[in-house]
Amino acid sequence: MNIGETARASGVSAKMIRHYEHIGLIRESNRTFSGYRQYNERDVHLLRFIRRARDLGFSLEQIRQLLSLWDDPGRASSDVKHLAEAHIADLDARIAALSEMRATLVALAQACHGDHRPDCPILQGLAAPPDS
Amino acid sequence: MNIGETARASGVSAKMIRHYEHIGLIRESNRTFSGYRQYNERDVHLLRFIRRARDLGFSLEQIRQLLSLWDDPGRASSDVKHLAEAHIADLDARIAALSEMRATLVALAQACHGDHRPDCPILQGLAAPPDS
DNA sequence: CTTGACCTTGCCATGATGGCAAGGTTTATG
DNA sequence: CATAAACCTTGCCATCATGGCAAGGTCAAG
Repeated sequence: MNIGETARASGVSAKMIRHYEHIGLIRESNRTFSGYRQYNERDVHLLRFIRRARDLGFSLEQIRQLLSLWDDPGRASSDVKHLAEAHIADLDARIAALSEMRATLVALAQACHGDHRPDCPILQGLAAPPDS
Repeated sequence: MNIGETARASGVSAKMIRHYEHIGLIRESNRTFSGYRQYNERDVHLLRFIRRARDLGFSLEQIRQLLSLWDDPGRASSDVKHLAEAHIADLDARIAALSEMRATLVALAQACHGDHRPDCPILQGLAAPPDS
């Protein structure tokens, strides 16, 4: 299987497959005589794993750890759970930060009448120190 | 006022002040004879504006637009409100995406007993197509 | 006059991804 | 067979906002 078909089958772009190989996230693939990368179903499976972990917001470095646990038959599930929980905490922090921005911005936008007049509490709010 | 003091007063790093000048977000400052950048209170005020807008998650390009509205005495407040509401929608989308990741991950983590056993639903969930 | 704190420019790095270019290969079609 | 289309290769540049480092100039205090 060439890289294009592998990309379509796994949902990971050909560009990214090469990149993951380059940074050592996946092994170097076999090549045809003319240098084309060759993949099989196992590779597609692995790339799908990576793809899903990315979709859940794991970084490539975290995925590197997940993969080593995936490969390790003697892993403890607590190791995986720790990684997952740390990532949940990270997501929580990011959600909280965005929610706070949102709340501030909504408050400013509500105070703004939003018509043709130049007077605008949003700009004033940005110009003055936040009260909170 | 030199750039270091300006940075402390505005909360924008000296590095970033230079960068904002470089990309044309702020005007080139006056220089002393020996080439040191000089700033005044108005500059600090402007940089604080930028800083607060960054804290609310606006991109530098969005801030560029906000600044041109800030500078324009004849602006319509609706213009500002549109920018703000577009950004709120953007924040909403990001919060929703992160929340979805979080929910999926929490479900997987709850199913994981998290002990010494190698059996782990988190890795299985990543390896298999998501049911939803 | 030396030392330390400050300033200058410029290049490199981050993280994950896309784009483009120049060139080689394979496959299908006329 | 010749050619075109679709594929592959490597490599460099760009994103976005920010930090770091290096080599060198400046200034103020001791």
